[in-house]
Amino acid sequence: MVQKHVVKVRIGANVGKLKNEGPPSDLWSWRKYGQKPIKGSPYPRGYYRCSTSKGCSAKKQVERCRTDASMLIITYTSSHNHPGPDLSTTNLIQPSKEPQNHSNEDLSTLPKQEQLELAHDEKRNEPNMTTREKDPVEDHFHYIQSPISGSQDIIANQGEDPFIVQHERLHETVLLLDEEPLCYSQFMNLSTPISEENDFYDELEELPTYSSFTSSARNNFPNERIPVVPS
DNA sequence: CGTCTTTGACCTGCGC
DNA sequence: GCGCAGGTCAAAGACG
Repeated sequence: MVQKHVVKVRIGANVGKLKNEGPPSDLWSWRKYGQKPIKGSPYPRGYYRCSTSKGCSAKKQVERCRTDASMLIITYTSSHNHPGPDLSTTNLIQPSKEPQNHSNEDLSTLPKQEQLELAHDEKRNEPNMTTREKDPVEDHFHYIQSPISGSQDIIANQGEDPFIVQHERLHETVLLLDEEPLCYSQFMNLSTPISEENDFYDELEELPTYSSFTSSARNNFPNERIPVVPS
């Protein structure tokens, strides 16, 4: 049994305008160990494993949604077998030390070439992007969806997105984020007891920057953030 | 010097 | 058995 969690991250409009600076997208450090072109998708898939601790089996795959270049699909597999970084010593409590380029944070884990491609696509899709960004339907992505209760909404919003349909069939945990939270992987550490997660949220609450996310997380996750193992 | 990215090669599972 | 696609390995180079 391999725990598998899929997150759809909407990358910001400033993609390509910001360089690869700042901290990694999450508190874990990821090391890229491969990249493969995916059949049917114009974008390659990157393979990352946790380099925070030796022997950690946590992995993630990062690819772009084939139907929406502005969406990143991040698939987390396995879980970290080591305690996460100490939040009290991270930039979480020192946001002023780091640039607030959260919408581009996940890109920091992408190879430079991929970032260039993203920048390229961003320019290429600029006419579409402007309309898409104004699309009220797309605005519905500004919340976290649960595959259990919100899947229909996702499908309705995404139309015929084959990814979504596939995730539904696999009963994977699918999260839909406007942008990847800085500490996403923290609450994806499924071995963490709920009480600790609450503490984690409490710490996050100190950050006004993430208030929208944390409130969404609090509203959506206590009952719905149930790791689902594909049967 | 240690860490990370890149990338071609290799391995594995699956369908025909 | 063969070919294809996805996943991983490992050498080489870049970077701080």
